[in-house]
Amino acid sequence: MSDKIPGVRVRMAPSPTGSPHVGLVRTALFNWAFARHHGGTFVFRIEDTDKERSTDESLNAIIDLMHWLGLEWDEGPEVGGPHGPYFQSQRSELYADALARLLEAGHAYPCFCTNEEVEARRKESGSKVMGYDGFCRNLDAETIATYNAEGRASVPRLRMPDGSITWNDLVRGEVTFETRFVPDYALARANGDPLYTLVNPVDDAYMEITHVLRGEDLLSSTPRQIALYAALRDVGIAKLTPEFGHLPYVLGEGNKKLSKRDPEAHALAYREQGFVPEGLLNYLALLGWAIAADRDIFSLEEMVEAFDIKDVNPNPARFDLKKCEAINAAHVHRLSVEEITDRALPFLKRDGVLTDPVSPADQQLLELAMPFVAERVNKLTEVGELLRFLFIADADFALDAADRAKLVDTDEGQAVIQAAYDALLRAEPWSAARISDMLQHALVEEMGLKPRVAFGPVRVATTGKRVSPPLYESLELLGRERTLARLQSALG
RNA sequence: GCCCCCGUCGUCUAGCGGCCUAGGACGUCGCCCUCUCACGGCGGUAACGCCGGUUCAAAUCCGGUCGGGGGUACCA
Repeated sequence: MSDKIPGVRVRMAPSPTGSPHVGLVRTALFNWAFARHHGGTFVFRIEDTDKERSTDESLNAIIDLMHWLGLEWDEGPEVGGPHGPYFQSQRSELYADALARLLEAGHAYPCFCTNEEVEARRKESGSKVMGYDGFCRNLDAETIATYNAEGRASVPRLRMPDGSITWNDLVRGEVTFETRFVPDYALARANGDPLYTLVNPVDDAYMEITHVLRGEDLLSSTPRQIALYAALRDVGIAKLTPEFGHLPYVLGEGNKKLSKRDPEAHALAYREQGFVPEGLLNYLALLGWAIAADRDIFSLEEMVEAFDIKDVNPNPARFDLKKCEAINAAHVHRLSVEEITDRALPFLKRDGVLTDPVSPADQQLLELAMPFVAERVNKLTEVGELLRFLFIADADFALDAADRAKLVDTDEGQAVIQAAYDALLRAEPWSAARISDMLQHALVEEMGLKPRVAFGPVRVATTGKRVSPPLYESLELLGRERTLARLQSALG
């Protein structure tokens, strides 16, 4: 296939404010997959111009997240690169220089209007177009000098061209804006601080970004950026105007964007909850993209191979936690038992199921037990829930209150447990097969109970819950002593 | 208000003029498997917003309409 575009350079440029959002992950994933598919470069840049809201904590969370996901970048924090620095806070001179050149060439001009003046003129004229009206567009040099001498504040505005601006959006096709609906906009604050409108394209220009894939919320600012690019090229800062592709929103409940208030929005929370990166990424890829008509489980490598930005669906997508969990489960089940064990270990320690470091005996027990739980967990955190009974100290072992009341503290439950105790006392050797024989004989054949009725009380008495790994194997691993002790203590 | 984007099952999607009495997945319902829970298997449920037009033929193309979203900042 020769669908490869040479020299692709894409980027993701998050602001380190707050906890990273799944929308950010989806955008990063699509950019990353696009770069990898075409053998291009994935740039990671930090937009920390907002000093008030940017935090190191957020920055570290984003970097940590990217590493966890395995979306490695070719240029950016930690790895550097030829177009650094990769933090906007360290690129101020570049913005000041760009601004000076734009002003010098007449692509931008100082505007002395206040919001109130603009608004008053708009009302008076009855214009339907909101925003700036271009009042200061053609001030002569003398007037500007006079205003400056008077100490009047001004902001630099980009002079929008006449006519219309059209681009071929990579996900939406041709989009056109009449520039009379796109006012001349501010490039910096009156105090000189550059604004996003300037900084983002300037960085993309210097970093020679060829394709900008970003959220559809930036769609309407694209004509302004394309106009800026033309100016930037004229003053020798930009070599090219990138192509744009606007990715659909990730929605939460209702029809609103998934907001920081929604618990599903926090990307790092998925790691805490035991999701695997393969699963989260696969699910997020499905929000707007499909690898094939009848398939939705795939690896990152397969996505890279198949990904084409033109196949991205422009519709907004609703985040569905249930499906996300199902996709994640499919990926967990693709892993080997050893792999699941390794990945579950940190959670077992975190949740107090295992000590840190793990004793050799516990390690061995864990390895013996994992085959019975690997296929029944959907998230890594569920391993601990299923295996806690094996590792818990005798003193801490307790039965689930509801399960106990229903299955153990009943006449039938007591009778079953007594019979199980008597039978297992004579189980020799202590193996799952032998345990099975003894319990079947004593409870099903002798007592005439249905299997599900017979084993429920035993399960609760020995594992503490109604839900556990397979009973015979669980008891074998638990050992004769502990099994009998637990049955004993469930009696009376 | 004005500008722009979007519109297929509850949800995510496949579909790019005939293969569609619209396919898959999640969910949901029923059944099977079964020592619990999962897994797995089988089956059911459910959608082209609406109206025109183009065409022998439209979910697919065009127009309109309705609905949803975004923008309209010295936020990003």
